[in-house]
Amino acid sequence: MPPRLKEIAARLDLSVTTVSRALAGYPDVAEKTRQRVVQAAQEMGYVPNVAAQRLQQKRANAIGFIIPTFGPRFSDPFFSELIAGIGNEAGRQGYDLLISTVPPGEREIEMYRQQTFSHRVDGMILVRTRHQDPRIAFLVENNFPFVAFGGSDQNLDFPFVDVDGVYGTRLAVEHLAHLGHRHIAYLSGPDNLLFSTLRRQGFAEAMADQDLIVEKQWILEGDLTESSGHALTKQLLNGTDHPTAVIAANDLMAMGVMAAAQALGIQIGQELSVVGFDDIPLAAYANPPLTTVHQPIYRIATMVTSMLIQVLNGHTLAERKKWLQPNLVVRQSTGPAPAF
Amino acid sequence: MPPRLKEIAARLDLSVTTVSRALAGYPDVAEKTRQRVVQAAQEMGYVPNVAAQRLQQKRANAIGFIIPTFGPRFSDPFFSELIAGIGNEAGRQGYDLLISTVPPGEREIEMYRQQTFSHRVDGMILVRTRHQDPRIAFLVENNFPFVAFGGSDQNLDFPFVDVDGVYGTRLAVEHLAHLGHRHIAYLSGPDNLLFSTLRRQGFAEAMADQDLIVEKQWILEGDLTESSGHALTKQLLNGTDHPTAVIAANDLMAMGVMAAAQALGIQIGQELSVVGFDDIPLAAYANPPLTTVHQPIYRIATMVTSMLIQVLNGHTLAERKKWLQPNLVVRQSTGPAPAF
DNA sequence: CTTGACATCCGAAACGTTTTGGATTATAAT
DNA sequence: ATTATAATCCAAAACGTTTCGGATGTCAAG
Repeated sequence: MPPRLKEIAARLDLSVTTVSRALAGYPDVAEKTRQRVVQAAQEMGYVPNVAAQRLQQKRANAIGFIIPTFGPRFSDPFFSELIAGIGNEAGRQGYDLLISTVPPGEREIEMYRQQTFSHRVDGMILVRTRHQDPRIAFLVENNFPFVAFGGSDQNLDFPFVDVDGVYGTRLAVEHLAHLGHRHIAYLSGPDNLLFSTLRRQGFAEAMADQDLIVEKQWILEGDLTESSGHALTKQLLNGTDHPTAVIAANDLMAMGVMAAAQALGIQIGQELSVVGFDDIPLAAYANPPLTTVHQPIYRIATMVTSMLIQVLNGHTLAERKKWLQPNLVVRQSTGPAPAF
Repeated sequence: MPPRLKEIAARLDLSVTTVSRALAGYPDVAEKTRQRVVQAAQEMGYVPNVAAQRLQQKRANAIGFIIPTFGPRFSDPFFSELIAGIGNEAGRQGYDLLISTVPPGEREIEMYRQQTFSHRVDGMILVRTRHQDPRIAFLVENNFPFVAFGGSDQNLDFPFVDVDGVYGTRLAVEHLAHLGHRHIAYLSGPDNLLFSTLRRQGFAEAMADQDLIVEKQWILEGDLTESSGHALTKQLLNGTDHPTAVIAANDLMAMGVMAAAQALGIQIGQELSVVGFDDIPLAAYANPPLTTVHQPIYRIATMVTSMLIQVLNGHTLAERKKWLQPNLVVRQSTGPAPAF
């Protein structure tokens, strides 16, 4: 229905070549004809066929983002923020964003093969990097452009942005220690995620520095969902010996912790202090508002995207590895340790 | 880097035509050669170039979803659920999902023109339909396949799924009325959204049926964010005369209501009852857990997507207009009206 | 031996764009 | 008047796939 270059050319009695070059702004077409072409294209409502462009130019002008989803649905605000950031930045720079979801595992690398080898996208964004991440190995091996949110323990060189999770968790521990807490539990994320182990390591280090003892049974592993935080907390508060504070590896689990404790009649901020990690928008509206380690997810998403686009445009990055320092946002979910 | 049909053909001493037809499963290629081709393609890691396929077949095998975002970031879990549902269903049926964001307004229709006329996508998903929605007008006019989440007040025939917002809000009012509430405030969404006015209409009707008076100054319009719910609530609780219950047009605003009231020391569920709409995953983990009208966003997203794909495959839909009945999930944010 | 019917394969065109390597014309320099 | 130079245009090839309309060979029936 919309016209093709051929139609415009016919109408103006020009060749397809000239119309194409006129629209692309080449200097070898007369200014007067260029204006005629632009005007006609405008009037006729010309929109280029991207399939043809892509075939010819061998680039898709699109970036891919494969969400590593566990279970069919993901409702983690972490991902919304990411998609918003990536989508806005990509759109601003004229790139399409192609979204897919695939659970980690067998079919995952096949999905990456599809997206990359089919020339659907020119580059990819990777998030939630894992230990010995097969996705990173694949992309580096095939020399496919990508930028990650999260570093790697592989000895591979690739661009990424990451937040210092060791330091962030240390802030949480120090905050609680200053409030007099000595019995602190830690709800970790899945062990295969790189940031999980870093944050847990930060916890261990900071506890040692504060001369606090970490109790083995107070370190539990969840899956980053509210329900997991909820379930683990019931388990945690089951025995006679309670921690007075809980640090969760992300806000969603922290919300689960608060809900579970409150269901048991425990006052958050007085009887039990809770700290999260992420500072998702809802953290400020939780009850009580959640003390948490802030990382600028939206901004990281735009950073990662614009880095990728720089790479795609053939530029070299000034900084290939960016580490951001998080900061602690103190709200009302933490308070002085209860006296015994 | 990956091989093209030409390479496979050369290796097997066949024509490109035969290789193509073999892989596509045409019956006019011998079973034995078909197997040779499939095997070679497998070994050589063949992945078709989608740009070429799209150009030739005049279809993109992709669907588009343009998020009508207000402000640069959207962190509404409503959209995450939608993206998850659309993405999973599209992926399952072999379709790509192309995501863009554009604020309602001038540039919006231009974006739709781009997506549709450029053959980037074969069909579109529309959400948050508006009064006299220009997007619907554009798509219908250009005869472009789409399915909407939300009906229309235009006299246009197009397929959609919607949730009966009048009925849903009625449930909320009746629930509060049974609890003895007589002074109920309503926080609406933007007036140009179709569901906003329907829900507000449901509120008005139900209030009348219950012989309750709606106070003009207790009907406020927000923008569906927590912060808007927060701000409006401070305004609402400012005067000497308070409502005993608030119904919000969505959960996010309801969360803002609770946070604002609690900051004033008001007990939610006792002194003030709050009802939301959506039943986002966090509603159950709010404090107190939020009473809300449940609509199955994820399932609607998959329904809408599979309807669109049916249309794209040339099938006619059994039901072009599906209305779903929501139900009320009672949690602890509502309770008996306080005595005077 | 001829004919027809199948089974199997393939050349060439087409999709819509960009790019390459001229071709043509006008202009300026000699 | 001739030649070099610049300005402007365009035909054809190419990107990788699918499809159309045969071409070729085989085999059974007549």
